[in-house]
Amino acid sequence: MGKKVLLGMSGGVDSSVAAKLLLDMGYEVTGVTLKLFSDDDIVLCDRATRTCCSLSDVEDARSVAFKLGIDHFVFNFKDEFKEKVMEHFSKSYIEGKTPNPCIECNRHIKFDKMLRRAKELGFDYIATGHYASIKFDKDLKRYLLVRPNDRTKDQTYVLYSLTQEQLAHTIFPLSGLEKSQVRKIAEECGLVNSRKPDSQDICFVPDGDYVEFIEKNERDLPPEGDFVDMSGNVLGRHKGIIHYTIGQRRGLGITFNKPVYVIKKDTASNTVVLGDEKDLFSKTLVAGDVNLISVEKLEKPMRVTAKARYTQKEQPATIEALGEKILVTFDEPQRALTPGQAVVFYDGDVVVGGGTIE
RNA sequence: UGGGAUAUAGCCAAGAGGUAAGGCAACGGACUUUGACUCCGUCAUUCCGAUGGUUCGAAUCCAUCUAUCCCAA
Repeated sequence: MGKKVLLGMSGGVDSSVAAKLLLDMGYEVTGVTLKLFSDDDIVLCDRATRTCCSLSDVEDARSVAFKLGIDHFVFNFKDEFKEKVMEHFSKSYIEGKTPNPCIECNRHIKFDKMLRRAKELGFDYIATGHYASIKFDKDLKRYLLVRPNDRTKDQTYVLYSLTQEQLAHTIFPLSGLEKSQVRKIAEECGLVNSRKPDSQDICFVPDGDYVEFIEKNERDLPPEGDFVDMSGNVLGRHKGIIHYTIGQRRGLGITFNKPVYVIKKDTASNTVVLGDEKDLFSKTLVAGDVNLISVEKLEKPMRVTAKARYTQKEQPATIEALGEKILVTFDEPQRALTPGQAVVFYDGDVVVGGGTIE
């Protein structure tokens, strides 16, 4: 009898195919769909079909589980999700940062809460439909998080927070597949969601209007304030600091003869600093919330490539310990390094670790 | 109530007799399991402040008016 795996099933095509692959590998598979919020917690709209956790998504997951002959559970993680992801999201914006909720969800919900529950229920592993790979290095005696075959779908960036314990009990069945192959397998198995669009946007903000979400869920929102230039001259009024993120160009509601970008958000003076694109570049950053994977700790400065945002190409950099934090120095100045976003370090295809930009 | 200058889309702006460039903004789309960035597309045919005139033809020439700015008072 195979090892028991609890597979997180979002209702999308990736995790559905993951179920099929796990069965083929000989695991005893049970699917679980996480209930992360109620419909009235979020702003419903037509585009809700492009998220991952709506009612119809649960039905899709259940349908796939039935088709493949596996058990299917639903775990209610609403409270934890609200606290660790939704509230963290709103508070970060209010503090002038730009959070990445997917990373917090992985850190606290999928690979923490869900894994704990799986262990309690006697499962050996959890699995998800992420595009990433886990390898055990006998020499280092460490589990490594490695980029998947399909580089275009690489999701290691949002998984940098995984610990050795978590990696030891996690399987990513899609690690060797291209997205097109995944869809093909789904098609061949006759899964209902084989042509379902890839999800996008924040799952709890299906219409993409994250400002409306924050305004609906938080009191004491930062008020309007001044747009200022690099020298402090007032240029106009902004709608409140949560409306902007560093590097932003559109939607400022202010006009010049040239494009202007958000350079900085200053919560103390409640101002938003605008400037030229060249003003956005800088070479260094400090990362907190550090998690290291391929090494126990940073004894000395290390050469890596680093990504400071999800879709960015890795850039050469040097990292060094700074107490509990890490100082990152890029070889070349980087555009719009943004507090709240994650920076992830790579050694080739291996994730060294990562942290939150401060 | 002397002199000078300017009036082109939401903003900036090209145009100097032949039938309205471009940039910014805005809007739409693509990309993206975060926010941005980026890319593509649309955006003056009650017409170039208003009214007349010259001309085959004017945003471009002329006249008058209106508004704004500057220098003198």
